[in-house]
Amino acid sequence: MAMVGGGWGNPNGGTNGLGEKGYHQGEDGDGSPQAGASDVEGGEEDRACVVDCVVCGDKSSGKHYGVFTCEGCKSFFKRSVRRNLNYTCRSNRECQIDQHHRNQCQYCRLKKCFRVGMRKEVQRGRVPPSHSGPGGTGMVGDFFNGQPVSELISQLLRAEPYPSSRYPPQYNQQQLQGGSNPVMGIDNICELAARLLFSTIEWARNIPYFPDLPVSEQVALLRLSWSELFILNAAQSALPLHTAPLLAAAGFHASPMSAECVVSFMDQVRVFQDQVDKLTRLQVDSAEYSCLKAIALFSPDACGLTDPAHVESLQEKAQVALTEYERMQYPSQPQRFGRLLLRLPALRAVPASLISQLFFMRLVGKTPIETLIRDMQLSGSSISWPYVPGQ
Amino acid sequence: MAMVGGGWGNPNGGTNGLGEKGYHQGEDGDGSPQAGASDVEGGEEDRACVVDCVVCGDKSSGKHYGVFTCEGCKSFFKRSVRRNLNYTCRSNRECQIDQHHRNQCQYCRLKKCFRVGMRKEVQRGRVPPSHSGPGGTGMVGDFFNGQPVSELISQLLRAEPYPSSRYPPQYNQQQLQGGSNPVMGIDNICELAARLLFSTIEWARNIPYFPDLPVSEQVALLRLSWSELFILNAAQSALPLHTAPLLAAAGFHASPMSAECVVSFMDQVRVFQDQVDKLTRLQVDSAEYSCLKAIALFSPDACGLTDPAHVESLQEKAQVALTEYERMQYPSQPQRFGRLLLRLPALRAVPASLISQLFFMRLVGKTPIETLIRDMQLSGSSISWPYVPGQ
DNA sequence: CAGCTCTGGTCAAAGGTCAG
DNA sequence: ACTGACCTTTGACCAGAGCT
Repeated sequence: MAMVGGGWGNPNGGTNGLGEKGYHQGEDGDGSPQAGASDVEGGEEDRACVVDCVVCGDKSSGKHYGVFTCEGCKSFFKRSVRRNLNYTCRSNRECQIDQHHRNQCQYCRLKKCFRVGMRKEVQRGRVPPSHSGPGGTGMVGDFFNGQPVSELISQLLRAEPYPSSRYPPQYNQQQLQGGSNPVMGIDNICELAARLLFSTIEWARNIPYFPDLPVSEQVALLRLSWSELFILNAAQSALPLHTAPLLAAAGFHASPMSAECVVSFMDQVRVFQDQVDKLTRLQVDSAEYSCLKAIALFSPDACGLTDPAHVESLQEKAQVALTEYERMQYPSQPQRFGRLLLRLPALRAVPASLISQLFFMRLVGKTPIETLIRDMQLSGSSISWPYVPGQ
Repeated sequence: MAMVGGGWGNPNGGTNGLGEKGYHQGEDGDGSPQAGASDVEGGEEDRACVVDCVVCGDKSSGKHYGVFTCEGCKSFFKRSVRRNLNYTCRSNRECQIDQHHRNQCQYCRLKKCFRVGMRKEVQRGRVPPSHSGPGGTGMVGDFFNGQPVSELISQLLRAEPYPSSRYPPQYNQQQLQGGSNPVMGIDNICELAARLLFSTIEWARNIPYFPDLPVSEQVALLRLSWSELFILNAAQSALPLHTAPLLAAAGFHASPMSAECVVSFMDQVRVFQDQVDKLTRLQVDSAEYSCLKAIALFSPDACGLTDPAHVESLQEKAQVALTEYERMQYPSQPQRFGRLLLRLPALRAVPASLISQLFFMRLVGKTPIETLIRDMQLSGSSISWPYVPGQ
C-alpha cells in the first residue's frame, strides 16, 4: 500500500522542505553576458519582466508545451490533449480568451492554445533553451498538426467512455487488493457488468463508420463480437474478477447442476479469467484496446453481412492504424503487434454463452442476450435496473 | 530585450538564439557559442561505436555507474540510490522498459537498472576504454533470439510434405475447372481429407521445437488446433471443395436430420467454405502458410498445458519470423501481416465438430477424432484404409 | 597541458494532486 | 467534474575530477 497516492507513489511522503534543491540558483550565472538579469533578481517577489501567458494574458509560470502560459492554460491544454477531448463553441468560434473569460468557452480556448503554438510533443525533463518561440514553426520535426496518433485512433479514443463513468473508483481499489474480500455483492457485479456492456454498445455507436452501417449490419457485427468486446472491456477497466467464481457459485444456487456440469462450468470460468489475465499482463494501453475492439467489432466473418468486403475494409483501417501506432509507440517491441492480434482467436474461443451466463443471467434471466443488446442499441439510453426486456 | 531572465532565474538567461545546444558534452566550455554550433552542425563525428542505453534503448551518453545508459536513466539511478528510494509496481513487476515507457513504472525501471549491472560504486575519472564493465555490456540483446528468422521459416518449409505426395495431381485439375463435375467419389474425398490430416500431423512432428515437447503437451496443442490446421492445409493444397456440400448431402443420407438441422448444418458448411475462399483470395504463399500453421499450433491457450509460457514463446518465434518475412517479401503491403493473423480468429470459430462430421465421419464413424489424431501421432506411419482405431 | 570519460549538480518544464 | 495552485520528478546540460 504505502502511498498509493497517485501515479507516482511519492516515497517519502512529504519530501517538501527537504533541502534538496538548495538555494543557490542565485549566484550570478557567470556565462552569458545579458544574464545581468540574474543579479537584478535579488529575490524580490515581483518579477517585473515576466512574460505573460500568451493564451490568456495571465501571469505565466514559464514555458509549457512550447510557449509561455499560465498554470491554468497549461493544465487545460494537458487535459484536453491527453484525453482527446473535443469541445464545441456555442457562439461563432471567435470567443475572446483572456484571464477572466478563458473558462467561458473551452473550444475557443483550446483553439487558441493550438494557434499560439502549444504542442504536445512529450518532452520530459529539461528542454534545450534554444527553442524557437511560439508561432514560430516550432515543428520539432513532427508531422502532425496536433496529435501524435492517427486520426482514427484519436476518434476511437474519443468514443471511449471516461473510466469513472463506468463504475465508481472504489471498485478499482478492491481489485488492487486482490483480496478474497467480497465486499461487492453479486447484484453489484452484475450491474457493473451491465454497465460495461452498455458502455460497449455506446462506444460502438460513437466510433467512426459503425453508425453509418445499416442497422441490420450493426446487429450482425455486435452479435458476433459482443462477448469479445466485453472481455476486452473487462480487462481494460479492471473489472473485479476474483468475484467471478462467486457468481458462478451463485448461479449454481439458482439452478442446481450436476457435478460434471459444475466442473465444466468452472473450467470455462477459468478460461475467461485466463484471457483477462493475459491481457492484463500485456499491459495493453487505451489506444491499443480501442483498436483491438474496433478490429473485433468489424469482423468480416459475422453471419448475415450483406457487404462483408466493406466491413473487412473497416477492419483493415483499424488494423493498419494499430500497426502504425505500435511502430511509433513501442519501437522496441516489434513483436507486440502480433501478440496483440493473437489474443483475438482466444477471445473468440470463449463461448458467449459463458459470459452471458456468468454476468447476465441474473439481469436478463431467460431473455437472450441478443435482445438486451438490441434494446440497448436502439434505445440509446441507459437501461433501467432491474431490466425488463422491451416487448 | 528583457526576455526571461527574471523570475525563474535562468542562469544563462537569454542565450537562446545562439547558444544552440551543443550536442553532447563539452566542446567549447565557454568560448564562442556560434563556433560550437557550426562544428556541431558538421555532425559527422559520430563515433561508430555509440551504444544505446541498455536500460531503455535511448541514445546513451557514455558509461554511467558501470554501463552505457542515457542521461535519464543515469539521473534516475542516481536519485534512486542516493535517496534510497523504494518504489512499488502497480502491475506484476514485468513492465517493459523502453524509451517511451521508462517513466511508467519506477520500480521496474530501477529493477532493470540493477539487472543490467548498474552499481553505485563511484567510478571517478576516465576508465580505460577497452575495459568491459561488470556484468554489463553486450548480452543485453533483448529479444533478438540468436537465429536468423529466415532459418525458422526454412525449417518450417522443409517440414512441409511435398504437395504431390498429398494426392494425385489430377484432383487439382478438377478444382481448377470449378465444374460441377463430381468425378471424385465421396470415398475419395474422405481419403484425401484423411491424407491431409495425416500430413498435418506429420508436419507437426517435423517442425522445430514441437517434437521436443512432452507428448502430453503435443496432444494438448493438436487437440485445440487440428481443425484450424486442417482448414489451412485444405486452402493451401486446394482441396476440391465444391464437393463439400456433396459430402454433407451424403452425411444426410447416412443419418437423417430434421429440416432445421439441415439448414444449420449447411450454414456451417458455408462458413467452412468461406474461410477457405478467403485464404485463397489472399493468395497466401507457402512460407506464410507454414508460419500461420505454426502460430495456430503453438497456441498458449490450449487447455491442459503445463508450460503455456514456453508455448507462447514458440508462437512468438513464428510470429516474429512472419513479420520479418512480410517486411522482406511484401514491403508494399504493410497491412498483409495483420490480414493474415486476422484469419485465425475466424478459423478458430469454425467448430471442429463440423470438420470432423464433414470429412471424417465416414472414416472414423463414432470414434472421436482425437483418437485418430493420437493414433497418427504415435504410430508415425500412414494409417491404413479403411481405418480401424487402435484400441 | 590537452583531451577524454565519468561524476555530481542544476533547474526548466514535464508530471501529478486535490481543495474549491 | 472541471479548474488551477502547488508540488514532485525528469533529464539535457554544465562544471569539474581524475586518468592517459
